[in-house]
Amino acid sequence: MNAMTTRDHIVAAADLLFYRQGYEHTSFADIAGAVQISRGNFYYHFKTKDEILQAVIGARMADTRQMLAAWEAESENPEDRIRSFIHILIANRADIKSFGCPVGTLTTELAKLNHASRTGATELFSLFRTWLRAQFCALGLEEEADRLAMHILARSQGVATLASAFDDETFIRHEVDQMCDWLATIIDSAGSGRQERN
Amino acid sequence: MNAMTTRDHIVAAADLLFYRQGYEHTSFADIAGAVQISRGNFYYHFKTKDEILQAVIGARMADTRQMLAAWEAESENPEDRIRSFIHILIANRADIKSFGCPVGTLTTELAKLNHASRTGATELFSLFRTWLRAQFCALGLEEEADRLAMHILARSQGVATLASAFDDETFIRHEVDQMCDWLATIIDSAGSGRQERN
DNA sequence: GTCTATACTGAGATAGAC
DNA sequence: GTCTATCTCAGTATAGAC
Repeated sequence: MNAMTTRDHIVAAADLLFYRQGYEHTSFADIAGAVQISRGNFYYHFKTKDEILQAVIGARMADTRQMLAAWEAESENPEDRIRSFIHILIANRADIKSFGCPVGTLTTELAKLNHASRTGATELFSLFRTWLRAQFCALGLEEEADRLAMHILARSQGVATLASAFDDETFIRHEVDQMCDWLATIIDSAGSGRQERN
Repeated sequence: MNAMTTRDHIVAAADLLFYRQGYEHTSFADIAGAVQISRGNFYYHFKTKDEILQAVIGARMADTRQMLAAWEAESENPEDRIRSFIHILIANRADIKSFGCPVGTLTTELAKLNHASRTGATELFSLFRTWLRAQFCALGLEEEADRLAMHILARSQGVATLASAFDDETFIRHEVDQMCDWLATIIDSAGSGRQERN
């Protein structure tokens, strides 16, 4: 039943380790050890560490697209869909507390390394940004859709960073509630003459 | 006029490099090169990389305390003081665009490395948290002061992360304006019967 | 497609001369 | 206090046997 190739296993293991330990801190030996293959075999599949990173980013892009599609399938209502986004903070709270946001931490690390795949990681953010923007547009907020998308992305990032720093799960729940309240207020004001609010 | 010791120079150089390149990605040779001393001399001052990190964190703690004290000296008004905090995003926008928030990125990196100085870096956050909390208390918001402090910290972090990812300075300015608006609303509702808002 | 063996590099760290 | 020389080790990468 397990149709995963060795290559897929390597990418999955690298994905997890890059998230938990960081890209630079993860060695070939770490990944090879996790997949239970020799380092030599490893090099058959990926010539350099950069190649693995690209594959990991590609896999995350695919996963993200799938997740966004699932949220769209779950509800026709843009507000519900945006709430789905906000609630990944809750769904992934254990990992977020320990390792932060997978997208944000990777982007930050690659920026400091000045790594070639830096832009690839930013694309992951763009995926969410574009999707959120589309939801706000569907709510009739075309003018400010991109700003609102960025706002909600930024707040999620901040929550992940601080929840991780202070190892605080209650904080996540509280901020998620506030973000949902904020969303309701935005939608409310959109219906009644669009008075700006936060 | 330059009373800085070699040790001070090392700490200053390491501080900058850790911020720009990350802790792990910065080698002894990088720091020694920046200070223009040999690696051997380097080891006279610091035996291990961890020692340098501790010194850097110590220096940042001192700098932060000084900055907070300066903000307190500038104004008696808690709202002004909190606005001073919010506006570091503007003052440091160039660096933030390129390298993110010094506190947030260091904390995140050390968390992934599972580094012993992880808690030291979190202390930097605590410095701001405690100070912000005190300002909200001074506004008569004792009940929710800590939550508000965390909220504002989180939003600053998120803004720094996304501004860096998308290299977007306009976004910083916009979010700063919104945070100041939010602050005014909070203070407003505190005066008039404390109706919760965001 | 998978493994062993091995080369190369750079980083962390030490000893000891000046 | 500062330097040169040197060691050790981990990480990246290659060649080639099976």
